Amino acid sequence: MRPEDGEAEAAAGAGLDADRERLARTSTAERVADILRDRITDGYFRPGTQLIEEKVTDALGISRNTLREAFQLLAHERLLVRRPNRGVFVREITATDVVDIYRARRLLQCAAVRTVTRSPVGLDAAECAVSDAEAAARRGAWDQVGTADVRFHQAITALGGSRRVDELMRSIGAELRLVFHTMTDTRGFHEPYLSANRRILDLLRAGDGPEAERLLTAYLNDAEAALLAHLQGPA
Amino acid sequence: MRPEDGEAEAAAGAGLDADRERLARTSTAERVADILRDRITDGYFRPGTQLIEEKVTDALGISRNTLREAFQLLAHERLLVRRPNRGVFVREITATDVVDIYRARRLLQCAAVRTVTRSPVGLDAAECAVSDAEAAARRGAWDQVGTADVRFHQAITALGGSRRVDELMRSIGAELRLVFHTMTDTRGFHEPYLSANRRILDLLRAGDGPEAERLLTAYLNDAEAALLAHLQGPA
DNA sequence: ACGTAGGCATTGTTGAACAATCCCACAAGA
DNA sequence: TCTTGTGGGATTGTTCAACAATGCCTACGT
Repeated sequence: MRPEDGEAEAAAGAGLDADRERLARTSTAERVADILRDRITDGYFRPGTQLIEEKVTDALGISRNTLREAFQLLAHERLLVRRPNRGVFVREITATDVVDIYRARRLLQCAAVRTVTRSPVGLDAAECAVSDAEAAARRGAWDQVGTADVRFHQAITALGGSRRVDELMRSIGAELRLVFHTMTDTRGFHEPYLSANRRILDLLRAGDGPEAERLLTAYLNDAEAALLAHLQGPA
Repeated sequence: MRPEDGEAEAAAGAGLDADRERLARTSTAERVADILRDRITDGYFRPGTQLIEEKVTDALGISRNTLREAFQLLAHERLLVRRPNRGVFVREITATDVVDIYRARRLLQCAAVRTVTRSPVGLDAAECAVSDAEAAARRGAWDQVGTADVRFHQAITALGGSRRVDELMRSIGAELRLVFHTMTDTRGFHEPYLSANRRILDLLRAGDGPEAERLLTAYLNDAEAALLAHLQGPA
């Protein structure tokens, strides 16, 4: 009955479902959100910074209403915080956030690892992320090591095979990058995990889920403790 | 330095952190979203219905911009779908959605169950939900049985202890209620799970995590199959 | 059956306006 | 010195009206 349901399979339009999203044009608010998201995740807007509506609308040449739609989008992604009648600020991650984030990661990532079988599939993205991290480390680009690390763990989570879970993990990854931007010694934080991630990947490829899970848990506990120490210290 | 950090503990304002949210007034857009969310989840707006901006603004006495903010909020919660230049519609859950949802539930809920110890805590909400479901069943209110079932499984997930995961599960629960509204034989669907949920709860209370997980997985597989059969059938 | 053209409804985006709220600095009082 | 009013200025919250852009539908011609 309805054109968008399942009738396409029968005719010549078979297998085009995956191309649907490429066809979707984005609204102005979404494009604005994309720009701001990039600026936040790459550290141009530091956590705590206020984004004043008038300034941004002038700089981007858009109307205030459109910008507010973009703000709301990013607030929903936890990259911005709206304080009513005071404005929007780049999110500042607290210690309780870190605790919750790592609790979520332990649940999500361990559950995902537990689904891998003897003949693991879909490890290409993880492999790519680990290689990128190692390459960035050789260049001394430790912030890029951080983003590659995030990508690696998103790839691990993706083994669970749920888009909804992946989306949550993507949001968590963005929050983590927010913390990274507040750190001074990025090398000291990221360097130990290069080999840890590589080992986890090898174990997964060998189909040794339980041991991979053990290493992953150790990594998560260690990283959580390091982040908490960082957040408690300079406060 | 900053007034909202930790200085309040010292003075007379100790222990007020928990009251912070009671003080937060909600914006108009959020309240509008609350209203629409209720109308959607209680089945007043059926899946597929278009929500026309002018009609809603007139009915609620708000401006178009504010309504569009509310729409965006609900679209982000997956209760509404925006089709560019065509309007917003109440979400219609498809078979692929159901598959993804149950994949996510298997990951989330099993991971949460696995965290319970010999002396389980925080089962009050689950107990309450099961009792409510049983009471609603005795009254023959099968739609309320459905919402209580959703609440039970949210309570299970909450054992994981992560706000972020809970939020995802809440969103999934709203999606499930959307499917329930498309069903005719709600009793036939929900009735078998009354005793299943009760048994899962008992096992959790006894601290028998592994057996609870086995039953939970069986429930999830069964419910998924039933929903898929329902969605494939009338199409 | 196919392509085209026009009309209509609806959404997308903008700009301006005004009210509500908050922050800050300064003054008054204990 | 510390606390408590009291403005003024800046910023956000919300509304309204207008116009452009888009998509759907129907009628028409081939």
